[in-house]
Amino acid sequence: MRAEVLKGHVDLLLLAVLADEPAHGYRIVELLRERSNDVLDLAEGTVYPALYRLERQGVVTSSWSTVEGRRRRVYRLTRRGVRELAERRRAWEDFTGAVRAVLS
Amino acid sequence: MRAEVLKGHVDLLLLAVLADEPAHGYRIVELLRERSNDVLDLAEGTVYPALYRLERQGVVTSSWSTVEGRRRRVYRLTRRGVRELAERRRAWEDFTGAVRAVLS
DNA sequence: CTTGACGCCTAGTTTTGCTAGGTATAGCCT
DNA sequence: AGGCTATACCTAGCAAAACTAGGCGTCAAG
Repeated sequence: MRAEVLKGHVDLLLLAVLADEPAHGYRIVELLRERSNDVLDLAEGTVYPALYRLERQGVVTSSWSTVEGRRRRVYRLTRRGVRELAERRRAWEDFTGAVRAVLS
Repeated sequence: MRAEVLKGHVDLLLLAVLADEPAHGYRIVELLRERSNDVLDLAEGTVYPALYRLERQGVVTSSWSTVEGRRRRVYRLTRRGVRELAERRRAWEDFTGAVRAVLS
């Protein structure tokens, strides 16, 4: 998977995962890998900064927890995050629809 | 259309257009707008540098022509370009399939 | 006690699309 | 004649974002 094809779509993926369940960064990477059959294998250096962006934008919030001696920062969607996800889903449909029209 | 969602996909679009007919840069922008119902409206500053990239990579070639007093640089796919397009189509399918799996 | 999995963080690099200008020709309107 | 729009190309500099390549610390298994 070339790196650039992901650009502009990582936020959508993170929001979609968090819509189903709150999760910490490392877990989000796992979930994306699982759900995509190993196609989406995001670097941690991609995910953590992206989560900060999303938190700064107010679409997710985070809280620390400790499980078996390991610190986790768990993220969950805010109400604005739910709206944002819906909007990004629409944008995704528009985009892929347009590309499909060109490719066909 | 947010700018970043296009990143990594412009080459696919250009190759797809050129697969149907050789075209010059300005015309490619028009064709993308038409085929996508105005969703894809690429800046010239996006398209021209992208075409140079593609030519440098050997997937398109260009030749000058003059029509009604105006210079045009017409691009067409090379054999390698045809292969590259096929590969990028596959990559596109993989990518959108993976995202769909996450979104569903 | 070393290795690997878990878990987080970040400075710097690279790629790439866009902005905002520039140049030039042709045709139409006033 | 002058100005405006469409056609057509070019490019320096900017900005966004994903990745590289490291770092830190905990825990369980060998």
